[in-house]
Amino acid sequence: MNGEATILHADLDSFFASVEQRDDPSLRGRPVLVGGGVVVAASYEAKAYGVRTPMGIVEAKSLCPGAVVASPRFEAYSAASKAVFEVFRDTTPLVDPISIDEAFLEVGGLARLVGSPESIGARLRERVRDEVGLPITVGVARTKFLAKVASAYAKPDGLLVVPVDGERAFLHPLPVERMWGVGVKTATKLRARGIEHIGDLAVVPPHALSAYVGRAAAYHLHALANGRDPRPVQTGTRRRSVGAQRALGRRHKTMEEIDSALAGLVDRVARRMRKAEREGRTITLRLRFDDFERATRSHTLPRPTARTERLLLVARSLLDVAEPMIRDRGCTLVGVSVSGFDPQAGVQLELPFGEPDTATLDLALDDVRERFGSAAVLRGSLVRRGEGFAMPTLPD
DNA sequence: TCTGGGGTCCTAGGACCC
DNA sequence: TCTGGGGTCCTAGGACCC
Repeated sequence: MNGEATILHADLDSFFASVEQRDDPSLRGRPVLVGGGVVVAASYEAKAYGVRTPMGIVEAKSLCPGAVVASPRFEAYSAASKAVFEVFRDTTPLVDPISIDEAFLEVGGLARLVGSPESIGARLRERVRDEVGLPITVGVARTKFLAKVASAYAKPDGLLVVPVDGERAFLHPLPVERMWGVGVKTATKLRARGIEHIGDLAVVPPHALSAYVGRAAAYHLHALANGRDPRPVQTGTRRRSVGAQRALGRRHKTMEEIDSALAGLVDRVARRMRKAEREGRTITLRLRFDDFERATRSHTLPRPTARTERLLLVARSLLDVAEPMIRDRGCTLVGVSVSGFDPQAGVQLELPFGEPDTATLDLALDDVRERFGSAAVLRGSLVRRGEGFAMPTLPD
């Protein structure tokens, strides 16, 4: 496994709000909120007043009366993202995108040619600032998780290297909420049991943790808290679903209005799938009711498709199934997504009885990767996923 | 103060198969 | 009266992320 701090996590600061400030100089230095009903992004000037996402615009304005509200311009963000990723890929070919505004970069092979990971990170920040006009924060560490935590810690407009011999000192005093994968619900459960810092999490045996956060999360969190994160920086990871959704507002909607919204969403999704040359088997209808509770209904076809008519037929039959619920509880959001793109194959390996050590599991994982040439997920058995996200977790 | 739009992964139960 | 052991696939919901 990688023994040096060669992974960069590069994360644009308040991305949407920064693009608005870049494109309209009158917004620079002022609190900016991007959004419609809710705040999608807030500039650091606005965050200083306690504005968070996703928060209602009205509430955000009451916290920060001087804020300027900008409507989202998704094409501008998409173009800015492309420009930033060009700088990433010009830095190293090993770029692992996470979202529109962040990515991991492996720069381990570049040391002799270009310089240390720290100097590469600093240069990357300069280039994004000069060539795209946006502030970006970079974390540098031995693993993805540590690099990600480092960039979050260094925000905004910062650079932080976590040296290999300083990992525990950096990580363990941080609150559990800083863990990637620990949100409000999990943090509440952990805190109720006296687990407040990442250092506390590191010493709880995973089998004990699994009782309240689930098996996979328990082993995953335990490994991360102890500095173990074997996920490599990977290129070429493909999307596993394509979806679209639309909030319908508070006014009561008729079934006809919901159906026509659904038809528009299916058309959009089908076009995007055809453009990406993907076909899927599972169609999921997503609903949100008047009380903001959610429900999903799905159906899996025998064969994949990207044809609008085929997908719409299934989506409509799911809407028929859900009609009584909608009549009963109202509907404030409708969405559709298509997944089941790639066939999945499985393989079973003989592992030593009992609790396998990580070295054994790493070897097994390498074996599977070698045989399938792709990411693998490790459970009680080893499951190969067509283009999955490598997230080894230890079995019970 | 009412709450966007796009995704990811995990869990649990049931149907079904040999 | 008791009822295997192993597996796959599908559905629905939950939590989380940006």
